[in-house]
Amino acid sequence: MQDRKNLRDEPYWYENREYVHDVLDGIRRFRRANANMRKRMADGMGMNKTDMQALQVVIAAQRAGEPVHPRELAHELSISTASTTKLLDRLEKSGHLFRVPHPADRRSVTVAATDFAHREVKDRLSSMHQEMEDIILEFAPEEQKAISQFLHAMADLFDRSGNVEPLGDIND
Amino acid sequence: MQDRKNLRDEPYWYENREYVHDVLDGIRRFRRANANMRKRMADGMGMNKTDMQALQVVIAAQRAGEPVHPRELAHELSISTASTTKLLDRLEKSGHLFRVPHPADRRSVTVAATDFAHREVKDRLSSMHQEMEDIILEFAPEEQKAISQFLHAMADLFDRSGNVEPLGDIND
DNA sequence: CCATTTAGTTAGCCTATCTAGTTACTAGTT
DNA sequence: AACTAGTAACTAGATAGGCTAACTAAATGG
Repeated sequence: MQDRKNLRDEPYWYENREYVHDVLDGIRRFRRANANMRKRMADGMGMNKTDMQALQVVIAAQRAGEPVHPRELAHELSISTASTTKLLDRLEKSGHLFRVPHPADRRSVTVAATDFAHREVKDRLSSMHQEMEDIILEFAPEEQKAISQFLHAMADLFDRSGNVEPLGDIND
Repeated sequence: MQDRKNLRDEPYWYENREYVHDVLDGIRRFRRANANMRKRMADGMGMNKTDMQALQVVIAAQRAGEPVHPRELAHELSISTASTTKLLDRLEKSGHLFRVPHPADRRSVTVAATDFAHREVKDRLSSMHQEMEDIILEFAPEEQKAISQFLHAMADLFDRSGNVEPLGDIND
């Protein structure tokens, strides 16, 4: 967003509402299609959304060469460590993950994905990732830049929104 | 995406990977920030995400002057009609919604939001909606157009993705 | 006017979460 | 060496929100 501020004073935003509705509608569709897709994908793998997300996190970390601990997973997924224990039990039983005792600290455990899990996630996600890239590459570089800035600006907005303290109950 | 196809043959996509990573990262952040924001917002209203989504659907429909029936709500939220009955019980008890018997068809019910619910949603969402528009308007019209096309293209992709039939279990 | 369809609810079950408390270990301090 | 505090993960038990199947009541239409 380096050069965005300059645009604020430009004549754009006088009667520039032509695409505002289209963009807002795109956001709605994106959110919804994304949620539905994740649900279908989890169903197809015989697991719930949280478990699938956990699997993706573990696999991503493993590809990056980073060890993952249950505690981090809990934080990443916004669930308690107790729930994470159960989640790991499920994914261990289904053959997707396994626990590796930490060599030095014997309280600690690292979590790793099985070959089976790597293969399954790859089979299911790689074509979609490819198509995502294809879509991005259909846009001109300046357009890609704008899209990236937009997505990050929205993420920033969401990060600081939704924090209103609870209002009174109807019975107040 | 009317004029996108023409761009496919342009020189863009030879070594145009400069922003691809930024966009992919933006998508990740957007998804995540959105989910977290919705969770915080639901918590702040003392309800779960489904209930909040239901409330938003009812309010949006009401603003558009459209009546909402439990059956439609069930479809919109991808839950069963039985679960919808429970959801309506919860939101009726909390004073957000109420059931109105359909005058003609006595099997049927329409769902309406209370003034309290309208106020609460407005208080919590209107400033974010305004900020979303502000962000959109910081982009030039052609950029807005590209952003809209991108969002819709991604939504289309998600709509047709994640449908792989279940793979074999690890024990096959 | 009877058979079918439709809207919504009820009953009972299942699963993923939570909180609270436990176990095992590490680390820091005297 | 012996406390003390802190941390990682797990266990137990409760709860919430979803599901399917069965039910009630009303509308439809052949």
